[in-house]
Amino acid sequence: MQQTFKAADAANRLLAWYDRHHRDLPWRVSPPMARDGVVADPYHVWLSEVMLQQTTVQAVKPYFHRFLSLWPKVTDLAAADTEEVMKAWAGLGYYARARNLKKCAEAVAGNHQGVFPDTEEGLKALPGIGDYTAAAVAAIAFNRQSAVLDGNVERVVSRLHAIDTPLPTAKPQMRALVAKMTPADRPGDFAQGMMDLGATICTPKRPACALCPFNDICTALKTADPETFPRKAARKDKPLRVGAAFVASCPEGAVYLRKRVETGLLGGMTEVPGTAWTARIDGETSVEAQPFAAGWEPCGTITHVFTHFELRLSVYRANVANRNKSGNGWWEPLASLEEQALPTVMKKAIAQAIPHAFRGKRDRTREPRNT
DNA sequence: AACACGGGGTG
DNA sequence: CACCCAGTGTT
Repeated sequence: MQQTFKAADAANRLLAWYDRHHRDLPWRVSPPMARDGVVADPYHVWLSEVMLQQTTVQAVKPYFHRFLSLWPKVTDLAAADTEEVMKAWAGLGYYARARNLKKCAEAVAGNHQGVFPDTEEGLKALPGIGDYTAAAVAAIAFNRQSAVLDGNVERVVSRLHAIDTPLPTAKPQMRALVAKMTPADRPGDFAQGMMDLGATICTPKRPACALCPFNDICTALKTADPETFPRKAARKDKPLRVGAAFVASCPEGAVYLRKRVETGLLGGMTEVPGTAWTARIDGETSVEAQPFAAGWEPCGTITHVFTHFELRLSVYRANVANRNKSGNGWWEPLASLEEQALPTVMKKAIAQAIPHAFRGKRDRTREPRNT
């Protein structure tokens, strides 16, 4: 495909748009300061970028503040108890990110004197930092002219150039186009501007092309339907898995919990006892899997959708007079349930058995997604 | 290159 | 409610 505009002009136009329409986010330095060469704290940038992997700004904000309040410096996070980090991450998903976050903090504290590497290459060598995050931190925190390519930017450039090659094959081509556009001056603001544009204007559905700074040079808008970009390979359908979960409570108002193995799905997180999650229920699996003998009674099912399968859990509940000591679990008071490292599916199971277990839901305010 | 890995947004 | 979104690590 051929270039129909000057990359440098496009960069200037994008920066001008960002100056007027950028969002104020807790981990950002505002454009006026950025123009004076001020850069954000690398620890803040890194923490926010890891949290923002596959996750919306709205979901990240409270977690970001909580982490900084608990661990103000990367060395604090390095010294933290991993279990406390998992608790603070609970609900954010993709829990390997939290394990790698901790490992990365330890590496920075232990091997780099508590100072983040200031190059893309140095950053990418750290746990949990891949192509995107290395480029983003290098550009935003260190003013490096790195080509930052996330899902938002992929959408913007694929439309700008009407790239017909599907993802992920087209990724190197897209990265080259972004590299060509990225300015030496304010590369971090350019990256954040491109991501903001993708998040607020060049959206997956019904993009607001009339408001876009590129609407006169966008090939997709001129020659095709922007909404059909980026092209991507057809995704496979999700299989259904089923299982059972056992929620035991006692008169003192506590629930029996245990810890999942460190690796794999929901690794290292807390759970209520249950069966394995299989394609279908075989025979008396549910009865055999009860963590201890009790008057288990069915109390409905819950459904939870993971990345690559859908889970239907039959929930059983029982009230036990004397706390069972068998197994490696523990009895957690209802009052402190919220502070546990409970993934959402486990909160659903507990809420199904004990409707009042979690009070006070998060408030939902509207805000554009992702940076 | 394909898969494993959560949770939340949109229409 | 059905569908869409999307970085890193592993294999």
